[in-house]
Amino acid sequence: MEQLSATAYVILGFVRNEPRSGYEIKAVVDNSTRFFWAASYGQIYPELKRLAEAGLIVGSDVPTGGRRRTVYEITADGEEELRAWLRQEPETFEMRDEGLLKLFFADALPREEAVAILRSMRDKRRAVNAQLQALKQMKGELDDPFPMIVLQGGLEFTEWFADWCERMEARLLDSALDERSG
Amino acid sequence: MEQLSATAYVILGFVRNEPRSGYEIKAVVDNSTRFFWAASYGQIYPELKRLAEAGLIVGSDVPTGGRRRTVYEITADGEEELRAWLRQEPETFEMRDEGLLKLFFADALPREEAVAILRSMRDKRRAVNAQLQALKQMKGELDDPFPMIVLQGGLEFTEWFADWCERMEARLLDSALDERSG
DNA sequence: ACAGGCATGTAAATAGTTACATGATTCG
DNA sequence: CGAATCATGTAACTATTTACATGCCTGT
Repeated sequence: MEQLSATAYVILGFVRNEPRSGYEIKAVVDNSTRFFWAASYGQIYPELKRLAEAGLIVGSDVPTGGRRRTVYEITADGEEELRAWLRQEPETFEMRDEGLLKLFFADALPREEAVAILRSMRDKRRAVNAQLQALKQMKGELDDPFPMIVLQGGLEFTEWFADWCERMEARLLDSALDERSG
Repeated sequence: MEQLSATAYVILGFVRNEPRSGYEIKAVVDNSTRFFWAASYGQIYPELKRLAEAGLIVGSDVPTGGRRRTVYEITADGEEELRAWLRQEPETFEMRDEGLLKLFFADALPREEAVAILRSMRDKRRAVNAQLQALKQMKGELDDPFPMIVLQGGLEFTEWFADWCERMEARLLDSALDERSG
């Protein structure tokens, strides 16, 4: 069998403790891992089929009323596969930040407009921080501590980033002052 | 004209002050924006053609010896386009961190192996931090302060992240202790 | 002579998003 | 009844990476 995609492991991870439908997987991804690993229906549904064919999950029809619905559970092989993946060194780390890119080239703009980039970045990070706070309220105490550790990391990261934006904004405004007076 | 890709703006940004070849653009991207915005030859060369056709850059043949070479300069239209883009709110912010994803699902592993994920993440962040330090040494004082601000941000971010990994590692080890004694 | 870097480019594969189609159910 | 939500799925598109092909130049 060829290598599984990272999305495959997201699915394995989420069906490990409770059986879930594709729709439910999408919903839970959108409220948790999406901040560092997103997944769309276009990835989830085909991947569910592949994983079922490979015997790593099994689906069963559990309609809600007359609405057809397939929920998937992990198999012993699937658990094995998930653990084997977890034991490998993480490889992918990517960040694509249009704000940082604009800031990088901000010399092409007058200073006040460069500062506006930082302000916009700060506002965005604070908004995400608020989303994460809301998520945190929703979750009760779980016996699995890891999702909360990661969420906490997201909160700290967004705070750090927003603060950094403010500090850099102050620094730019200071140096603008220097230019005028020095 | 259809919307330009973000890669197009990376190119516009880098040819703004000095004329550069596709090869040089790739090199400078790899030593700067790659940490938050990467670009490959497969994107750069076709994009250079498109930008030249659109009149946002102009290429001229400047061979080094018998080695053919085309360097591109920005046009007035190109500068205008770049500035217009810089003035728009940054949209894309994406992070794909396989380490965080693994940590999120780490309950499937014995605690010592979960801790290993954090250690591996920390080591990776420290390694990137060292790369950025090296980059910082290489650059002298520029009159454009923004690349250095962004680089400095990268240094702080990798430090913060590495520290967070250590703190979370300590926390996991503590709670393992609690379970035994409590 | 040969390795490594300079230089341009393309083909194929992979990844991922968006938009759409379909249809049932629930709630106001 | 109509809107929202549950539910599954696909097609088309866009983005991006990887690998390869070509060939010149420089230094050892």
